[in-house]
Amino acid sequence: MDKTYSPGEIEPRLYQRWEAAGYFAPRPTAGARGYCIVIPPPNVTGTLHMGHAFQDTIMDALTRVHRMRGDVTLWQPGTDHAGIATQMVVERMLNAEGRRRTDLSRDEFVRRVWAWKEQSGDTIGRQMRRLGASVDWSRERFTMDEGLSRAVLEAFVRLHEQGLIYRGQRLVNWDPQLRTALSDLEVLSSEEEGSLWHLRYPLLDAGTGEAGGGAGAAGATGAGGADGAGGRAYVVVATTRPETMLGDAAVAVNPADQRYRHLIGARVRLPLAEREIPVIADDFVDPGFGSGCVKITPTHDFNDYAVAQRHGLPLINIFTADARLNEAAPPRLRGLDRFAARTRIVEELTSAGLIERIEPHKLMVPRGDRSGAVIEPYLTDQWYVRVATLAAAAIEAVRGGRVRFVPEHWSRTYFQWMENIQDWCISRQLWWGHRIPAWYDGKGGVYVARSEAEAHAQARARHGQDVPLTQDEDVLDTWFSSALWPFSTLGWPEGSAELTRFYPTDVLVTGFDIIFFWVARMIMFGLKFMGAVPFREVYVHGLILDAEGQKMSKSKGNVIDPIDIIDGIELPELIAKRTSGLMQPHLAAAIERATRKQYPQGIPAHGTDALRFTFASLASQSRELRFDLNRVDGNRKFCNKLWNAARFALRSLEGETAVAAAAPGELSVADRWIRSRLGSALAALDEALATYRFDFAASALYEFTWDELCAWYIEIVKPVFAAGAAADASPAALTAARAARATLATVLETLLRALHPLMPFITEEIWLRLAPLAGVSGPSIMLAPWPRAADFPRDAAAEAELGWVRSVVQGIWQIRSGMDIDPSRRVPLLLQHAGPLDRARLQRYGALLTHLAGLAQVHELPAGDAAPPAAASMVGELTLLVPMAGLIDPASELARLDRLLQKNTQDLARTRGRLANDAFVRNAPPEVVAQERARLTEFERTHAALERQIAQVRALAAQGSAGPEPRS
RNA sequence: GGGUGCUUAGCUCAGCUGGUAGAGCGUCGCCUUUACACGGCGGAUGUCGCAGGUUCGAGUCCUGCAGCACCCA
Repeated sequence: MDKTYSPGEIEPRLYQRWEAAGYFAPRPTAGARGYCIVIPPPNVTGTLHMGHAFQDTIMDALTRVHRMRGDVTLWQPGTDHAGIATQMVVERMLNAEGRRRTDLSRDEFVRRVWAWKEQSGDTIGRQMRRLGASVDWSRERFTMDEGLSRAVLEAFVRLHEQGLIYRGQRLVNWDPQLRTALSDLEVLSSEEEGSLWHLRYPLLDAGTGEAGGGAGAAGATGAGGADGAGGRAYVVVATTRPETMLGDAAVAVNPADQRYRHLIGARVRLPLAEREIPVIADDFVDPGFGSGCVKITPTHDFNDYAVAQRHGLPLINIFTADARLNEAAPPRLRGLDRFAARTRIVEELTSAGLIERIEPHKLMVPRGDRSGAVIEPYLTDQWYVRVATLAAAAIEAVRGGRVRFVPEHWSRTYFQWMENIQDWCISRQLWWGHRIPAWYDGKGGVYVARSEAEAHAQARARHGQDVPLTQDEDVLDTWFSSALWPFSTLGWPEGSAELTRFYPTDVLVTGFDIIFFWVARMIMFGLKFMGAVPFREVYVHGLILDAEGQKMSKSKGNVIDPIDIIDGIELPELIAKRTSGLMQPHLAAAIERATRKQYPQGIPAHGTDALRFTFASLASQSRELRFDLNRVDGNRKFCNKLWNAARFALRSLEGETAVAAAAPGELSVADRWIRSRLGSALAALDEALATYRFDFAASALYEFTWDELCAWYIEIVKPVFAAGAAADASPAALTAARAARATLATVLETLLRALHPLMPFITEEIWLRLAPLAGVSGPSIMLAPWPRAADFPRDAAAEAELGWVRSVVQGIWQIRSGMDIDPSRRVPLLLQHAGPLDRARLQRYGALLTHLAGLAQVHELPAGDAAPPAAASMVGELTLLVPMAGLIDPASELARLDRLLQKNTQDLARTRGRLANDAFVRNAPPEVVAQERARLTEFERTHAALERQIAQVRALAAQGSAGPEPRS
């Protein structure tokens, strides 16, 4: 093995090998169970971001674990056409060429988008390969490819046949910039500063129909402007959108509002439009808002639309598709954009004296999630999915436990939305997407069919002759095809072996941001079309943020391409990447400055394994996950540690063809100990994986590898190997070395398999060399069996023995470090108060202690002899003494002992207090009380020893630095 | 307005069914010790948001409050 770990060399090479060998495809195995994850298809809008890389790491880890367990495992890959988002990307590219979408024919434009899709899809494929994703590339799908388009067609037609899809004229969320309808979910509302305009609508005299008095003649008194008994002239309505007044159909008051009771049924003259509209009463009106009197604009406000439905008010649309005033407006205002119209209308009303006042007002402004344009409620014909029954079934599936959310609390979010769900508007006025399979005969006939021929047949049946048909121009919401993804990718509607084997899939790995968009809709459609839930579990992970807790976005300039963490990137290139193609180019300078500050040297290469391990250790149940490059750096060091441990192992096993498995009786206590610890790490790992706690999985592996295998076992085994290699090695030494080699080989080989799902590359690279030496064969670690914790049962005796060794060694190191003794300098050790067990252990592990703690001679202080001046450490009853002569500064030893005494005194007080509490002794479980008593004994013993030591060292310090020579 | 989270060491975060507060990073000291200085050894740092309650015992359970974040209206 190379001395240095070079992920950039290892990783691409191994991935190519795996892919070429076909290891990613499910291997049909008799009797094996299936395991399947479908990838949340990334949008073909560009490249994968950190969130994708995180998600892919989790899915790949699960996939690799199950593949190793022997399940027939499929990770189904693919991409999403992402209607609006992708169309916008391509439109922006056209704009950069100085052209517009409408300069092209629909066919030409769609061809452009397909070309872009190929490019983006390739990039995504490259990124996923670099991340090590073990998806079955032979099954890659795209939501608009032929098979999936058939699935969309079939689903639409069936839902329509069952009356679950309908076409209707309703108020929709209209994006005037993109000129398409949107679903509720695609509208994001945020609070913005606006104004509240108080408008005066002149009242008409009941009898004459004439407007009473002159505008303003009544001496307006705010809300009271309407109730001036004698000269009542107008009502005051408060609105945040004065321009929509041209479409007003009524003025409404709350029926319980005493101020306006007498006005109900009166009529007002709508200024500018010069129409008469009624004053109506409706509970919807909040008497506390504005004047308590509101204008009702049925076609441009969702609430007003509902009011209009209740009262049978006329629907007057005043806007064109791009939100300009239409022919319903007075001729002088026609063609004005809605914002220009606002200014103009306010001006005209002001000069007519019809504006009572204008006050600043915060309001919720709805915007399209893609375009950012203010959404206009707009009356159009659209297609809808009737969701009530679908949602009820989907709620029941989660309530009944057929779909389980992890963490569980996300099911509450799911229920809350599902229980208030509205019909889903699925038509979009775009060019890129699945064309709606509906044809019109121009005479009011609509034919929903699987093909144009079928539509013609339907038309013929209706009209008794062929009639010309035109297909609906609109496309379907992207999420319609996404909702079919778990079964359309597996072969629905035709059916397939994969569909039978893998549906329902096992787990959906996704972010909480698309629970409504996607998860809920997959459950609804899965139940509808497959009669079964699409997945048994939904693992909802957190959102990856940058180190400052900011969402990563292009406009913030804080995005990192995961590949740049893997391969590294120079500063100029990073800046170029972050500042090119910005929607707001003026941000470039600030982004460059911030980038230079944060990454003055660019980003060094970390390798895929370090990045993946970082993602895993980040995956707690928190909903926000801050990504910090320092952690990747730390995990890169972990890879390096593993690499070097493997180098040591391989070197030690050199010359062996295969290490014979050691007979259990030949294993040393250390051998037994590391096997026991491995077993417990593997058990923790399995538990963590079963509960999707990848952070626990990562830390279990990290701690075992670093703190146990490397820090202790490898150190312990060094002298064993050396002794076994000596020319005059005894048979016992040879046996011990052989057992240690076997143990090291087995433990490391097993550990590699356990690490493989999180760090696929480095483990494969090492395993291919190590496995033969460990007596394991196979073409790839990918196909090796998942390690079983049960093969490494807990060995309590060995753990107790090694626990003692570790305590003694740590005690000595504490003294050494506290006294700044050079690590290479060997120190003598004197033992005091050793019990029989201590003596036996000293006998057994003397050589080991000498090696690990850097000792010279070890002697026991004869009972009754006074201890020489020394630094001390306590392990149970045993006191370890490092004689001070020439080594130790009494003052710093005194300080060290004082710290220990302080901590001990606290422990002692707490434990004593607890045991003195009669209620505790009476009520606490006996084992807890016993544990507390044992602790007390321990603390008291330590306390006495510490006080003795302190007294001695203090005496020593008092008489100066020259202490008596140690007797040994 | 309704809902869901979060508040623990300088920073980022773990802490399972209540039983002596942990990790990584950072920081300080010592050390090129024969797998690894991408390393080793050791140290320091916490009224676990606040206030009550339950309990022998609360970071952990309950109630209230405050602050932050997100979702839905």
